[in-house]
Amino acid sequence: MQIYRLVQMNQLSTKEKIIAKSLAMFNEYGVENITTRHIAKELGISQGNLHYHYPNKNEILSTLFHNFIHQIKSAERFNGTEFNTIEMYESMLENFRIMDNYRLFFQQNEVIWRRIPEIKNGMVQLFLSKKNEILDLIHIYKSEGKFRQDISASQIDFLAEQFIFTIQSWLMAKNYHPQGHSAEHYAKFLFRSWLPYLNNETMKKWEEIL
Amino acid sequence: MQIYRLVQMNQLSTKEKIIAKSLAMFNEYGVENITTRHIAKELGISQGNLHYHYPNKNEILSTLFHNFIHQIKSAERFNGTEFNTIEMYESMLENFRIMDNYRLFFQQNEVIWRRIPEIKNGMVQLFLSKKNEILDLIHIYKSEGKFRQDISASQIDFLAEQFIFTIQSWLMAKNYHPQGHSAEHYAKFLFRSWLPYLNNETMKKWEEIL
DNA sequence: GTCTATACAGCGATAGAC
DNA sequence: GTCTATCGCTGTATAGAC
Repeated sequence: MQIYRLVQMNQLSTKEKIIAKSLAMFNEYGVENITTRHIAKELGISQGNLHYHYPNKNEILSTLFHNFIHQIKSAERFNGTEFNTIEMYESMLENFRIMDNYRLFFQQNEVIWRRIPEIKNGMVQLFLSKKNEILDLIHIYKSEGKFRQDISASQIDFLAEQFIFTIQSWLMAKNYHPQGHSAEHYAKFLFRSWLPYLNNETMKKWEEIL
Repeated sequence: MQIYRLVQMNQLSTKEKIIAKSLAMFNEYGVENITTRHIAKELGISQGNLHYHYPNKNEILSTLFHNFIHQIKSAERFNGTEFNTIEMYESMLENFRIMDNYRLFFQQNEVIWRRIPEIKNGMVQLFLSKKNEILDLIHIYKSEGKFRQDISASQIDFLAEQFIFTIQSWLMAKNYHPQGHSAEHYAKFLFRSWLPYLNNETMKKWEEIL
């Protein structure tokens, strides 16, 4: 389990402060509405100073994306061979919390991808590797006999696609439920999509966790 | 089945041309990047003329949203009592094609909602009514014994949530597959999510359509 | 590292002539 | 209905002093 250090804003360097404040403001008010003037003003520094650290707005966005990918990679738990139900759920939840922190990359992806096409490539890449992870996992569960026998192979492939679909889209769907739905809600949601594919015994066991 | 008339651009009034061109350009280049200047230039009219018809950019967006809602409402087919499998699939597909035409409201919703909060309310409202529709449909299928008996009631409710989730999010997920995936693909995708909840006989029948 | 000052382009929107 | 011209504002980015 990774430990996140809680750091006070005034302990950060100016460069780090810019990143932290940018993330918060982009998430809340939108990348297209937040200018380098806004960020500088909010931090009580000059715009010139901000541009000394980051020559332009895209450089800030690229740094944020780099940080996001780094955190996601650091949170990988599945070693390719074994993954019990609880571990799987907790790993999913951890990933969802990181995604929530960097939700601009999911809720504002069109805006960001148009500004920086490389970020789109990075996202596509990320989900390709996630899809392989999930296919491995399905393969393990299959060989352990946890799936129903009357489900066709193509339908099991569909399950993998649906899994990735949900991970990519939950922060978008969350927008339609302003208050109600947290990362926990969608982690359980993702989990639930597996249930009807499992055999009766496994399904009962999984349902307990929810 | 609704008939869409194919109309040449030069048969439209200036006011209609503005709407058609705006839709195309917003979809392709993003609402935040397309200005009234761009639209006017592309149409070969002056910016002043454009502002005569639509006093500001938001007025164009509101009109587009109004048109979208009108088309969706006109395409409603489910009468609340009967809906066979083929009808259901074709109705889904028709809805998906309309959504694809107006994809800005799904792929750029954060940008648009921040500009015009009423559009968010309209979207939330739309999906609330769609959710009720789907719950009615599930109720019918349930009473006809088409669902598996060993699936819990809460899991059936989950199916309804997942259904709405997919409708809201497929155009977002589509972004990750630039070439491959069409409205047809996601209509089938949506359809497939029902399969493991159905009893064996019904599942086989549904699977034929895919 | 941090500041002030400024250049320059592009935005939304309006006025007024035809 | 359509045009040209223009205002005021805000955006990114840079130069140069401390």
